[in-house]
Amino acid sequence: MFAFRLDARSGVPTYLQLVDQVRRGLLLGYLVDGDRLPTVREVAAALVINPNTVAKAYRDLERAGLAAPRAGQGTFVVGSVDQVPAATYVKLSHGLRGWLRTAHDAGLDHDQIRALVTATLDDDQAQAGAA
Amino acid sequence: MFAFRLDARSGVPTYLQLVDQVRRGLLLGYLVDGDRLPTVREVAAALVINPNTVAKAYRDLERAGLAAPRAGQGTFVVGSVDQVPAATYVKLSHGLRGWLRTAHDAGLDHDQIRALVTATLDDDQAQAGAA
DNA sequence: CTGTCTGTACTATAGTCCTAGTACACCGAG
DNA sequence: CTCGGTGTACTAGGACTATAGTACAGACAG
Repeated sequence: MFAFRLDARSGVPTYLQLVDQVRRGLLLGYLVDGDRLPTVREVAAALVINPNTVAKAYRDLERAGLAAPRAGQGTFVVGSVDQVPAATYVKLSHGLRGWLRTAHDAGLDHDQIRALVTATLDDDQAQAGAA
Repeated sequence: MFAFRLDARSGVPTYLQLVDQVRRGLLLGYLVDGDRLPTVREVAAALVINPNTVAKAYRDLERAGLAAPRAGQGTFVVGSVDQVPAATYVKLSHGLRGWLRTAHDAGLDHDQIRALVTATLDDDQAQAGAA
């Protein structure tokens, strides 16, 4: 079962965090076409948020063509996104985890690691955009 | 001169993006004690946002003890954060850039890379928290 | 059909974010 | 002192986010 997670510190609206997690699950292959998402009421109960907030996220996903509701049954994934090949994913994930272990061993905490990663990704994207 | 960057798509409030970037600069050594931040009006003009938004960010930084205003002169960094040693930083940054190149070569775009990195970091943090 | 589950729609309220515009206090240079 | 630059304070309004509560339509099992 797909499970959502929230980060209250991030400042990102709750409904957007839900949308992003589904989108991420699709990109990485955690979610595939036909998978059922947890119901609005389940998510609301699990995360202690208002059902309307979950409904808004699901509505956004529907509008984006990533999910389709079936009355009485739930909301289902309609996977039509470029997925990362499993082999590539496993290889890259392994490499990244190795780097992460190195960073931990070097004494960096989660905040410092996130800062370093964010800065590097931003630079990378900025260079690509400027090119 | 320290320069700010905004990502309108992220959903993160503007003033928080500014605060995070200064905090990140401190953690990584881009900013050190005594450095002058761009003035409220400079940032507002460069990013085309309201000066009040920049002022709110600087006020937050002051409250956090990371910056101190000097009337008529500007806002200055008061670096009292655990910094990553330069050698460690360079080594880790180099490793991460190498991984990033591998990911690009594998055909992943920026969104897919971000999704993979975010998922990996979240898992890492969740495991640490559960331990 | 009945009951229960599903997503959806609606109103109303509170809080936050961002903007606009104006005004003030402090500092340094001339 | 005067001037220009700095951060700061204040009011007002619009947009967005999230909440509470209620109600409705569709699908399925009994």
